Amino acid sequence: MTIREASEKFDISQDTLRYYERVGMIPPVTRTASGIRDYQEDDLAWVELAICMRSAGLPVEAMIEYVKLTQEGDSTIPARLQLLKEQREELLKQKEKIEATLERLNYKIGRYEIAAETGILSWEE
Amino acid sequence: MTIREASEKFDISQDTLRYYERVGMIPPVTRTASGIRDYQEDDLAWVELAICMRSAGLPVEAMIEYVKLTQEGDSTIPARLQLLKEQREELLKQKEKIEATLERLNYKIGRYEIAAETGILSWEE
DNA sequence: ATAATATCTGGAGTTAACTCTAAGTCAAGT
DNA sequence: ACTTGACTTAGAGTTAACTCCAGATATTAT
Repeated sequence: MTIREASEKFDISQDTLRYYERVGMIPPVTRTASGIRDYQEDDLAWVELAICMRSAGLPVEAMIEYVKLTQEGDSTIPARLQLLKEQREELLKQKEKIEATLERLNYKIGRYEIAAETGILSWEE
Repeated sequence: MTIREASEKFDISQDTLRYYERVGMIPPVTRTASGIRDYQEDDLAWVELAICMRSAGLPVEAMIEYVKLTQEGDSTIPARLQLLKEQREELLKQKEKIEATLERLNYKIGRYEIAAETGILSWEE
């Protein structure tokens, strides 16, 4: 699969795909004899994982470290496990912040809906 | 309350407090006769709201727009309501992405925990 | 009154994560 | 063989959200 097809498959720019590979966020992609990227199943799986992690807001740096560890063999299994647990913690914290803000937004929206009907706003901020 | 006290209260830098005010993410803060910031209750409420929105990942730009609308009076109530609903949508989407990634992390962590015990890793990525 | 400490502003610098550009190589169609 | 369009790399540019700095003014302590 060409870089164009991969970029269409995941709805991500070709530049970003090259960038992810360049910084080590995914392992080196399979190439043709002449050096053109030819994404295989496993390359695509890495891309998909990278996109998933980034879409949740996890830093590129964490993924780079994870990829680096996988390349170093089975001795890094404990380190990888720890890394994944740390990132899970970050996501749980972020999810809580979002939930707190959602509650707040819901409250404000509720008040604004009443205000929009009556035309009267009885609070600041 | 001085900027030092406000920064300690919210555990945020003085520079960030000045930045939030400068870009209009909060309305102008109350000042002493000589021009030094003297945060009042309502100033603090704005700061707290700004920090809450930012901590959830909402863009500074959205908060600037919201503050601008509040300064323009009650005629902007429908616009403010729409803005809040849009931001709520963004947060709901982001929450879903986080939840999807959390499930994935949990699965991987589970597999790694088994691998850490047996020392055997039976998959790629 | 003086020294030390805090705050002020405008503007420059930093960081993460892309995103774009230029100049060159490769592949497909005629 | 030649043209057209896709792909390559290295490196520069962009954007958001801070973060830092310098020089000026203000407040507090001795």
